[in-house]
Amino acid sequence: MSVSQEEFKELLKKKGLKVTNQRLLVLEVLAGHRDRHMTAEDIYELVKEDYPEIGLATIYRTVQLLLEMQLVDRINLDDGCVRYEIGQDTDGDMCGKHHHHHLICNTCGKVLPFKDDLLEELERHIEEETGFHVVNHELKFYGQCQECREKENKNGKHTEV
Amino acid sequence: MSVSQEEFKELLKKKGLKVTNQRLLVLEVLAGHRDRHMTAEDIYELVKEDYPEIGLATIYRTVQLLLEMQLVDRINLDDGCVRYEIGQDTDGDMCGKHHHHHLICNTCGKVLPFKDDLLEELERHIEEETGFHVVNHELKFYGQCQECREKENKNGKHTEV
DNA sequence: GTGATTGCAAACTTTTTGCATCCGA
DNA sequence: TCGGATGCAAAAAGTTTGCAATCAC
Repeated sequence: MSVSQEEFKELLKKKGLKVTNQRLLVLEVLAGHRDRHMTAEDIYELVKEDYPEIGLATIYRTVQLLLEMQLVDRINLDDGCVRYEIGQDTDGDMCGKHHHHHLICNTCGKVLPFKDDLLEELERHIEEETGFHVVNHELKFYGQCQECREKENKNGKHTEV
Repeated sequence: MSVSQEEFKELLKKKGLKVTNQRLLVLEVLAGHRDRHMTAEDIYELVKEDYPEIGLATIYRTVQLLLEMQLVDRINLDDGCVRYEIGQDTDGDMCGKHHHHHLICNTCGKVLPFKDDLLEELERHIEEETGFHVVNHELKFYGQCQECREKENKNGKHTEV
């Protein structure tokens, strides 16, 4: 469940920041759509349902705040806008790392999540070899999803690449 | 050496596209700076030295073309603009895959390349498990480079995270 | 009450597009 | 010659910023 609303309020107070309706709603919307990768505009539209007077700038400012507090992750699917998703493992002592990659279909644009911890080995390897201390990573795979492959095969098109 | 200018000309002709000075120069600039990750603006400034009348739109159009021809890779360092680099392994039969990741220092912003083929195993695993056929990947590690870690240690600041 | 937060509009940045002109084949 | 390519300027799209009004504490 990552962060509860109560924990979020505590975190804000601890930082000397104010607990506002807008902030609670943005977190709530993100928590309520953890399966989706939401753009600022997406969040804006959803928060507006409960709080029509909110401004888009507030969404940007709040999301920035949530990023700094390590409560959300930021992903860029190269479709022109940055997306946010609530941390999958914000509880525990995992230092904000997310072990969850994205499979992006070149054909239909669908984004599938994929869980894997293999990268930890690679991170150790990097630290040994280069002295670079890895805190986080972002891994995207581009290709073609099963559905699109089947559709193409059905249409007689030979699978290329 | 990825693609030679002659090979590029051939590829253009094969696609029914025209060989223009602008296209040659953009490729030349990218080939001459394979150590850097260049933005469209970077390329623009450099091409202008040889060809002052070029327009920024042409850079964008050419880079798009080079991407489609799989001659350059595109990376997004989340600093507001997309960057391009000439393929490291465009020769051979590697289908455009690049086995070259980026280590991005959160402290100084430096970007270090890191070569590794470990991901092939993971790609096989994904295909088996999800049916998603991986064609390409982009992997970024965020953290702190050796230099910045040393600097912080020297200043007595304890390394956190 | 006071300073942080917000909403609005304007500004900014990067990238794309329309169109007349130009140029390679 | 002719259609693709270019340069320019305008448009588009996403995000940030300045500022007065508002709200949490």
